Amino acid sequence: MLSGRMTAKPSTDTRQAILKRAERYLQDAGFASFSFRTLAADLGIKSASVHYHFPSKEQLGVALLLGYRDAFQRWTESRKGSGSPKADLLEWFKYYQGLARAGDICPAGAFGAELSALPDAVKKEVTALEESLRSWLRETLKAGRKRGEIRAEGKIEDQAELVLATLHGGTQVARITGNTKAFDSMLQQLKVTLFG
Amino acid sequence: MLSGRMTAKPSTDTRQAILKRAERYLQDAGFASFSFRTLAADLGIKSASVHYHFPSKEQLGVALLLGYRDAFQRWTESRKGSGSPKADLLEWFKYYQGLARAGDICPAGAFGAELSALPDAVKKEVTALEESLRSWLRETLKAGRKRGEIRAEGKIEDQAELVLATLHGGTQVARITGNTKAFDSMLQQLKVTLFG
DNA sequence: CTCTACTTGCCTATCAGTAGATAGGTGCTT
DNA sequence: AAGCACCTATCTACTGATAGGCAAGTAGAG
Repeated sequence: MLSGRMTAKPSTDTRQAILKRAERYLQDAGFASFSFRTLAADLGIKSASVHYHFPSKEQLGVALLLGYRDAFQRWTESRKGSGSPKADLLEWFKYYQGLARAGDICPAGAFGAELSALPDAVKKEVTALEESLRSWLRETLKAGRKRGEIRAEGKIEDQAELVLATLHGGTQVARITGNTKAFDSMLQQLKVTLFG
Repeated sequence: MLSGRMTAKPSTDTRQAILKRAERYLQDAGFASFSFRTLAADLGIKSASVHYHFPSKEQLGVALLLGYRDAFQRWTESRKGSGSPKADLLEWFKYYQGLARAGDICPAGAFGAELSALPDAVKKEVTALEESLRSWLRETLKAGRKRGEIRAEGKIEDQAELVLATLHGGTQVARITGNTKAFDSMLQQLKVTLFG
């Protein structure tokens, strides 16, 4: 045996490393772009070990999505009582801006593009993630309008759909263009339409 | 031999059928979702025959994209001198609306999501397609502003990026949601921000 | 006779997934 | 303290399916 890899470990290390690696592939080239072997090779382990942590790719996909949903939920909790829906939105936009700058696309969009090819459980989780984004957005837009921070043009739901679509699409378009400015440009205009 | 498939044919029939079929897969589940065998089986031929028309998947991808670009160019030509940029935009939006209704995503978005996994020539064509959409959009928005049909809020380029991102993202979000109304809702709001 | 369109039959690589072995750690029982 | 049972995390070695692609052959049409 060449490596000293089997020394004591806090158990979740490898699992987390797998998720992190899978996430990178997902947002870079899609769910179909990586395999158990790819992940294993990157981490210096064998594909069977990846299967140990995630019996199937479906379960890996679900785990990824639960992670995203959990992170988002923890973030919204942390923003509760911030007082300013506009500030919350601006902060949220920064997440997508970070993706665009890194040349990544948003997770939901990555899964969304190959939706019909996804295992059922993954498909369901994608929908759930999207739904939680949407519901937060609606609430936040509503609160923002009430406080006069956000333009009250059109229905709340319509406005939420526009923002959702724009951010999703924005990361993708910017990457195709190969120009980070494209996202900033789009975001600038989104702010104009939301905040005046 | 069971089938009478090798009767006289205008040569481009099969090629067109392959493209059409590939297009469906692409917009349904992505470029990685279909194989030469898949296409062949669907058309009742052998995978080697698909290779006859498209030596490599890269070339197939390029052919798909050239088709889209060509169709778009022919469409813009047909709209030249329509007199109303707003009407042109509304007509263009209908294309995306059709996609959304069919549960498909836009071609550029489909390729865009797996950009890093695409062969170089395909990647280049995706960029070219996007660029031609963008340049038409900018011109049209500019003309629309001049005629007072379109709100002059923010820079032209920013407005173009917003529209591009929104339509791209819109088809994807709507499909994840599984609700055609989501796209219509988004489109409604887009019209409000563009036309007032 | 040659060109087009398609075939058969194959190759090598990779996919997701499984079985069985093993090394090391934890903890219970005598 | 020693032995034993069990658990975790990894390994090797495999399966059947499928991927993209290629070489050589063939049927029909001009």
